[in-house]
Amino acid sequence: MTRPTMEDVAAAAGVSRSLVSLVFQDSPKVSEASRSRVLAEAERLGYRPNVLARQLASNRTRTIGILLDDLHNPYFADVLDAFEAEAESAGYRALLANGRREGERESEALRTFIDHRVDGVILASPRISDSVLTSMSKIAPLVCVERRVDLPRVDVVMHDERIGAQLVVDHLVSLGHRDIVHIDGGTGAGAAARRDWFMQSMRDAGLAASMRVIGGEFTEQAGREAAEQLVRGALPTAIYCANDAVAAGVAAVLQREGISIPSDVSLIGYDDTMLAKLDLLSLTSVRQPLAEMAKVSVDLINRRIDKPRRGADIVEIAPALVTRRSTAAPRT
Amino acid sequence: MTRPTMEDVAAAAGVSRSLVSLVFQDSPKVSEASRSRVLAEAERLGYRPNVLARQLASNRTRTIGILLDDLHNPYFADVLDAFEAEAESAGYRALLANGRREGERESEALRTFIDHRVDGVILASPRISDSVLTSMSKIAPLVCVERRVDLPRVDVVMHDERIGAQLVVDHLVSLGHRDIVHIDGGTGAGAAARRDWFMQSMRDAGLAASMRVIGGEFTEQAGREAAEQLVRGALPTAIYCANDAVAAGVAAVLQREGISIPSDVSLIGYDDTMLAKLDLLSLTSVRQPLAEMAKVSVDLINRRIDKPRRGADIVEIAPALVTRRSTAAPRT
DNA sequence: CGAATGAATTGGAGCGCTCCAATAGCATGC
DNA sequence: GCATGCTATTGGAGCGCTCCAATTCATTCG
Repeated sequence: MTRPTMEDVAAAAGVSRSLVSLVFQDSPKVSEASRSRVLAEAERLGYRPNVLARQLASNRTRTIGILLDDLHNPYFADVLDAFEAEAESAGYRALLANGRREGERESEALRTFIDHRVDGVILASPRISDSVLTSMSKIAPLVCVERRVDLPRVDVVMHDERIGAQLVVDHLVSLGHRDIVHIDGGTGAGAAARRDWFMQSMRDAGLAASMRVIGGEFTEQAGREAAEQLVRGALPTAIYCANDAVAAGVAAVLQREGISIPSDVSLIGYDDTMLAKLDLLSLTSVRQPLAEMAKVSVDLINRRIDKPRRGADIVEIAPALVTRRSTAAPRT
Repeated sequence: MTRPTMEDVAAAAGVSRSLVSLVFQDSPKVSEASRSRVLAEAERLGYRPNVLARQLASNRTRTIGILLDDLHNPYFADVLDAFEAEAESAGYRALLANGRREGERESEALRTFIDHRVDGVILASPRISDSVLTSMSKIAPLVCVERRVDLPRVDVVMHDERIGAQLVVDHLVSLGHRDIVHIDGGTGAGAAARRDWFMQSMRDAGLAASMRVIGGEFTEQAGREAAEQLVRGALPTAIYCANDAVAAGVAAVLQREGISIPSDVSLIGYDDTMLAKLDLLSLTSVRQPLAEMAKVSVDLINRRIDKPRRGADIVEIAPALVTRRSTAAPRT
């Protein structure tokens, strides 16, 4: 299992190791003749550059770490798709890690990234403490996605919660709904903003009197509990959930109770995950602009590589509403 | 952003670089005094060993690559959990890559792992061609999970399809079902075995006459199409789907048609993913023994590191049935 | 008391590459 | 014909570590 090195290729092609190195760096100052001879020999010997050595020597890894909070949440699969694609098209290799919803594990994974000398790290909805973020931000560029931190050198990319809430409320109001309940994400990341902007949008629509909020969490279980509470009391005409998982829980309870969606109650989720797309649920949901968020994030990393001491940027991008069969005009 | 090296720590502690190296390798032949002094200085300077340099010098990365086919399929999130945990407890770091259901991308990712000198690679349901597998297997230990390949040095870990089929058929038969349809995975990986063992189990149960198979695919869409075909003709009393996604598609159509689960039709899925656990679906499903499969896989890699020219092993492990609300006795 | 043993420490070569300064080779122009 | 400016190529130092053989120093023993 011993593998050929540049030296071997150089000897076979009758050139110096430096020239082989230049060929593999796609340097323009190699003659066509040498280039093709070197490539031919490399191919013949089955040579592949040793990235470790390359990275050590060049002090640049061309790698971005992507830290995800929970790969069981289908939302993060979408996040991963968008960010990985963007990193690759910007010429980076993506390294993934799975935080499993524990701040401690996330810190560990972040440290591993740093140990591997990644050029930058994208943290999706991280739970890591500010102090860890601060100290790591001195070593490598960090971008927080969907978590608003206020630290001197940590850039932040968010989708615009305010617009999300407006899209939801406008959609429901234009269908004729007035009695709208929001099941919130409790103390989860971003839950407070989602709830506050819902309330603000309702007030703006002149529906301050008929709005309600039920405390929850970002889980299916929480959706079920909130729904059980609702069916025991006064049912609204529309339910706006903190995310799709919550909406799935609500739908399960409504179905069991013989309450049909959307004829009896309209249902809206958030994140437009695979769950929302399930035909069984066919859920109207707010889609985060992940592709744009990815583009901005990679860009912020590039800019911080060039200028490490830059102040922190906070970028917000507008989401969109995807309407499906779970919303309709209320029964008259 | 310049970081301290071993040299810096050595100077600060008044010892040689070699000694610092020994300390960070947990060598037993370092005196307690030196060890604690070195560690204290390292801590003070914020030193972290450079893994790249370490790996280059030691020619061992202690890293395993895990190649997943499709992170949008919740099954792979479960796979990842099990394998990552196992790799870590065996002292490896796990590197992830996302094949996105394309053989070409998978080959690319595999090559990247090899470039990074991983000690071994675990391929979950890979679509990579045998020729690529063969050539890569000469460079690093490879384990295929849930894909049966017959190559001289590629080990294989499978769950036992035969037992899976028996569990399903026995469960349905013991509830009183005779008229059972299988919606298969078409040309997808493992679909043929799943179908064949279903048929064999039905024959063993003396139900050869009443068994039916409908051609499908491993997608929700395919489930919907098969279900539409079924509701137009003679509905069976139980439907056994190639995986949970297919079952979700079936459930959507049945619900729309006012056919209730399980009182009108029992439904069974495969893989026991998040979908099966959704309260809305509460699907009886076959669970693959992922934890055991992970343990065996890592073990096979370790054994092949010790003995690269060993013949290929094929290991099969029994799955289990998880019963939920989607199955019940048929209407009499 | 000197040789032998063993534990703790060190120096140096080397892992496979990049990068820079130096050099070679070769056509220009005056 | 020779300095000039190119482009193509090369040698060597160095990235931060590991690993091995060699060294130091204190102990032990005949």
